[in-house]
Amino acid sequence: MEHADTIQIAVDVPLSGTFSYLTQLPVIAGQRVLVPFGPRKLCGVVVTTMPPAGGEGTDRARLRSVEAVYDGLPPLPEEFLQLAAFAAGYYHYPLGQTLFTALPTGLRDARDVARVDERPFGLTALGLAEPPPARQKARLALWQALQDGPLTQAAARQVSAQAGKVLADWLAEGRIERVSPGRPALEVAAGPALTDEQQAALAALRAEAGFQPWLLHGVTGSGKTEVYLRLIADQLAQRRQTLLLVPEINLTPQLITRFTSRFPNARIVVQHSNLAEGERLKGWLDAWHGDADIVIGTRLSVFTPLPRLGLIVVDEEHDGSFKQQDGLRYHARDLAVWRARRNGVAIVLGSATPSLETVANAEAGRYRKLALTRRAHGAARLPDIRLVDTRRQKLAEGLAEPVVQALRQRLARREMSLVFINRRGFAPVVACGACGWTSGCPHCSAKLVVHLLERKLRCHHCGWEEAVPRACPDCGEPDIKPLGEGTQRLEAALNRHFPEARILRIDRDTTSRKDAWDEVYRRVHAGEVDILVGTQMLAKGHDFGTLSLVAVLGADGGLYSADFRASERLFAQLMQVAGRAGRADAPGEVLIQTQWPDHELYQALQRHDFDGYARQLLDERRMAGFPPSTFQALIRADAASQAEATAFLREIRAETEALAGGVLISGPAPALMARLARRERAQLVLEAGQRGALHRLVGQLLPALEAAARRHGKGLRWSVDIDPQEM
DNA sequence: AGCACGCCGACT
DNA sequence: GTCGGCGTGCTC
Repeated sequence: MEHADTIQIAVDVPLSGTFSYLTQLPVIAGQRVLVPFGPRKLCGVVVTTMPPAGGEGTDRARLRSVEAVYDGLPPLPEEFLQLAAFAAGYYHYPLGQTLFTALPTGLRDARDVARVDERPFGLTALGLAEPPPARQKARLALWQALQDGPLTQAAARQVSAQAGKVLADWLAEGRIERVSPGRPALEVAAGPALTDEQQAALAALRAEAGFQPWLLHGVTGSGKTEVYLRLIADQLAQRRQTLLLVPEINLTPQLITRFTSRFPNARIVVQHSNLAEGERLKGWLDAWHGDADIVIGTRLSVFTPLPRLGLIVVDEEHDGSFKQQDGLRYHARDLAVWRARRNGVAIVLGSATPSLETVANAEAGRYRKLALTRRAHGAARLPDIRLVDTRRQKLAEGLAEPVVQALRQRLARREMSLVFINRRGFAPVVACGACGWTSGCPHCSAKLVVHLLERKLRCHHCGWEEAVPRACPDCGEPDIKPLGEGTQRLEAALNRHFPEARILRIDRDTTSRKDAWDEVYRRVHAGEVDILVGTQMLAKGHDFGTLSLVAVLGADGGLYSADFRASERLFAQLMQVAGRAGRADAPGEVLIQTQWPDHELYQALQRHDFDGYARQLLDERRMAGFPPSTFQALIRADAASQAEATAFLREIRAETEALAGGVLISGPAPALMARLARRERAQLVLEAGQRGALHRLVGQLLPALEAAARRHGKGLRWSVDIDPQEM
């Protein structure tokens, strides 16, 4: 027998490294193949056709052979493999699982996939010369239709129901062929006139060729999207592709419409996880084959292959949804920066409230900063921000008198207001006045939230529901009360204050239905709403037209939180929600109810001083040794008991003592949410001034983690989180 | 993660 | 006597 080659293949199993196989068939790196794996047959990806580095790992006699090569598609591009390899290394996640996370689900199974050829059919010289006989009516009709010009499969089916069969026959006989339509010149619809700042930003961006990350720091309404559109138009003119990453919540039909109306004949692919498998795969393949000009998608689309990539834009780069919170815990923004560097292209990170990581990168000169400090539309001014001191106010159902008055004034002027409270439900907890009992979740270390309309107590972390008790379960006291405010209670209170007002509540409970947002937009833009009540969903980039008043309740919770990122998030959220006020020509007003009106966060907010507060937070982080001045990795463990999770992490910690050069280790300690869905969670925090030392340590710990997990059995689960966003 | 092998309990 | 419980060990 001929000498077979040894190649390296990655499969979707939680084992680090690749597997050696023999192959009699010719294979190329990037090809999907069918391989035997234990008793199963799996889809694998050929990582390299070179023998394993460092000599023989497994002896040749024990190797098995590749059973099939899926050649319906070309091999995955080298850049895709490199990006996956980088992500696997950086996030310390098995290469096989990383690759299969990056692939669309349609390419994960053990089956061949071919790209559907959608090019239209045209008559060849032979086809044109020989018309079908007149008695074959369907064939004749098709032939006549084809004489007028090429037809797509779908168009041909309109002519005759038997078109599929006939076209296949004719294609085989050489009577018709696929024709590639010439691409019309790309059309770009006119955009609004640019502000001086937009022009300056564009000029700077256009002057720089090659890899360069840019922070586009633009206040709400300053027209960041217009800058993206102009840059994308440049790319279209050069036939280069653009990758636009957006937060989950921003990927709306409105956004897509904005792009399709600006670029009417550009091919735009949308990628998000709610897409049907076939649709997602089709877009992915179109992008990969260079047939898409623009890919707009959520974090997972950072992996979409783009052979003519010319530009990457990450909109709302501070948004938490770019970080995956399970499995491969990647940050799409950070991978996007890597991709831009790998391809030598520009990447624009846009935000009104950039993350401190990005601010620090800009300060260090690694990123270049562009600022849009003024709103794009006419006289629109930044809103006035007033702090309502709730220590000096009597609250009526959570509302301070100045807030009620301000709302009344807007109602009289028929202007729309928004009341923001970062808590859904009726009240965050039920408590017994007699014995101090509170409604805790039986499965989590969280309180059950009252949902009065459904008469339920609900856990917002695990989904547990139970009936609202009539009396205290501990002492029998009938006088138990909902404590604190939620969106439902606020809505009820506003209804009592303003019976004539049309109030619309927006939270996860009211917008979970698929078309709910369309209805919200319709009502808001038809002027059918006086007061919007809602959660942080309202702080994201939705356009609600003219809001003259934004009132914020219950913000103080983020001031003194155990999570060191809480104040950064609160500040960003308040800036974003304040940005909703006065978007059109009316100046807006923002009222914030607080017990701490002197707190620097609110003071900076009042001055619209993002840079100043960011600098202060960065100083604090530096003093405390927190990111971004240090780098963190988190080793999490969860088990049936806190004792077991902690014991596991103690074993891991013991392993580090000999290894930890320059890495600070703290814990094991219970996670901030110590109990979640009946699992007790603990964590070990690793912190280092240099990325290298941290990554070396985590890499060395992986075998120890696997060994310790084996000792502890199935009841214990662990994970590594590099650059964790939440503790 | 699967999947098989393996060694102990209540059933047609 | 077997069907099946899930512990544990392996996958090129």
